[in-house]
Amino acid sequence: MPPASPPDPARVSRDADAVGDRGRRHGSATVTPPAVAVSVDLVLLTLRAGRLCVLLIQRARRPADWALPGGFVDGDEDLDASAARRLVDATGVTGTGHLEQLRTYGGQRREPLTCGVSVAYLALLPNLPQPPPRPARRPDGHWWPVEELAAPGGPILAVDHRRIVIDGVERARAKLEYTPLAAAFCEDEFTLADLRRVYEAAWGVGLDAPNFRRKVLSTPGFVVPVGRRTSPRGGGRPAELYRRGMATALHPPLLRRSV
Amino acid sequence: MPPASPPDPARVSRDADAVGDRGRRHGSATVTPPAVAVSVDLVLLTLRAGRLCVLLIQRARRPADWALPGGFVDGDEDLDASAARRLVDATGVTGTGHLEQLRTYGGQRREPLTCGVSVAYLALLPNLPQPPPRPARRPDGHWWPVEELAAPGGPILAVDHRRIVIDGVERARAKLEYTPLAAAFCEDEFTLADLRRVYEAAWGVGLDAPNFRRKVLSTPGFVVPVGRRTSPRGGGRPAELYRRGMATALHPPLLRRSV
DNA sequence: ACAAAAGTGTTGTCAATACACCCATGT
DNA sequence: ACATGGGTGTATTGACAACACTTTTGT
Repeated sequence: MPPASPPDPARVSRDADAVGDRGRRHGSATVTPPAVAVSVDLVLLTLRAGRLCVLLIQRARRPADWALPGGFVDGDEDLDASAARRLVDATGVTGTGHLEQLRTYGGQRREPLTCGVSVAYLALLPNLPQPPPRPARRPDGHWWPVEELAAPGGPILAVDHRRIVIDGVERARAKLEYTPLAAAFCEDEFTLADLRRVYEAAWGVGLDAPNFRRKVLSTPGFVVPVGRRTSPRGGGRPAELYRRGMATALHPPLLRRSV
Repeated sequence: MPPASPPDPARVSRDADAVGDRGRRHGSATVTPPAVAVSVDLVLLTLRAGRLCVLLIQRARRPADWALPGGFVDGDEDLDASAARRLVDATGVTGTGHLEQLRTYGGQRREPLTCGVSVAYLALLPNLPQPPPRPARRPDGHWWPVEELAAPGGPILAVDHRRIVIDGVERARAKLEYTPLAAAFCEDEFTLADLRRVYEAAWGVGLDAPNFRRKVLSTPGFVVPVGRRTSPRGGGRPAELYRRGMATALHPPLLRRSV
């Protein structure tokens, strides 16, 4: 973001207190702060058929109008807890994948109807038992390949959800470089080829299998061998199985070729 | 963040609509969403005397209670604009440095009095004309070296502001690796030694000057030479002056030694 | 049954690159 | 004293070749 965009001069130094108007609440004359609606939106990413996909929900009363799963945050609810709850609601699965806060969007840029701030979360999930469960009245959810969002004929997204998805995808692509989060896209046990295909799908590139193997195995805590092999499926040498290790960062990172 | 922490079962699927309760607003029976107070908090970082420092404000009625500058967001105000306004309020300078959103904190973890969500912003600034201007009634602001925050005798921070500062410092340290943002800590024109001292102060390490020079100059768009030199100050060969270039990322990055 | 072919995963080699460490020179 | 330029050894990486294990296909 470029440096401070020129602020509205009428607003500068409106507060006498540099701590902000929040400080007034400690005084004798308590003012009620402006309250706004806070919602949580989820960017759920997974790999399906070798393509990076995001879960979008088709709104009931708006044909061809797609939105991210999410909803309002309860007043006393923790943001992370709210996001975790919405994740279970939308997918029906629990205890798998990775969930982290992405960014908060808000202010004038949003549609008047949904004015307020939206705290976006990013989740990386293995290929779920599709389609996600549909309780009664639950709108239809579809996994959209992220490349199709920009293409003609793609879904029309609500409010600023397209921007949120773009940010989430870029965050995921970047995090693959310096964290072992690629394993969050895989099942509990996976092969190095599975892991490599995560990178290839997310980055849209081809990776050299031997080099990838060397890199992953030489990074302590990235993966740990299970000691078993895949049962041969359709031909080819059975691959060794791995689980994700305890590393939280990759040193040195697994960098993308050029950007 | 580990996978979805076990959500409150009583809450799961409380909504019949997977889009979330937000969807109800499009129906005939409009419910008022729970509204909470949204504030903006700023982590302002700069370099002073070779140390990375953060600006803290001493609250009026609470001795030894320090807080980040910030305040409530107006209902119709853009988050980024609000942060930019607070930045000018706190420092008195405009159009310099770098400002970006850091993360949003909220929910139960916050003090009851300041319940609600706080959108934290991170600013990287050159050494400002110190101390920051003090209009009447403005509480005293001090630049605290970030190492002293963890040391005994350091400031006692309000609410979760210590966590916010830690996150902001780590974000800044990480961003120095793969972006040219180190220049945001410098004046408009700077020497490569100035730039190197940014890295050394932020990371708490010593860097080899020749290697650093090679690395920076070989990264296109990191810095551009001005064509002048510093007037010799106190002995030593005058250094060439540079401005920051137009690059937005460093490829390959300038990695920290081990983490 | 047997052999050959094809598909997949694993191991090994080599060159190009990037980097840490050190020395030399100019002002 | 400090900025700048150059040199050398080591570690990492990219490209590619070779090998191992399995299924499929043909005779």
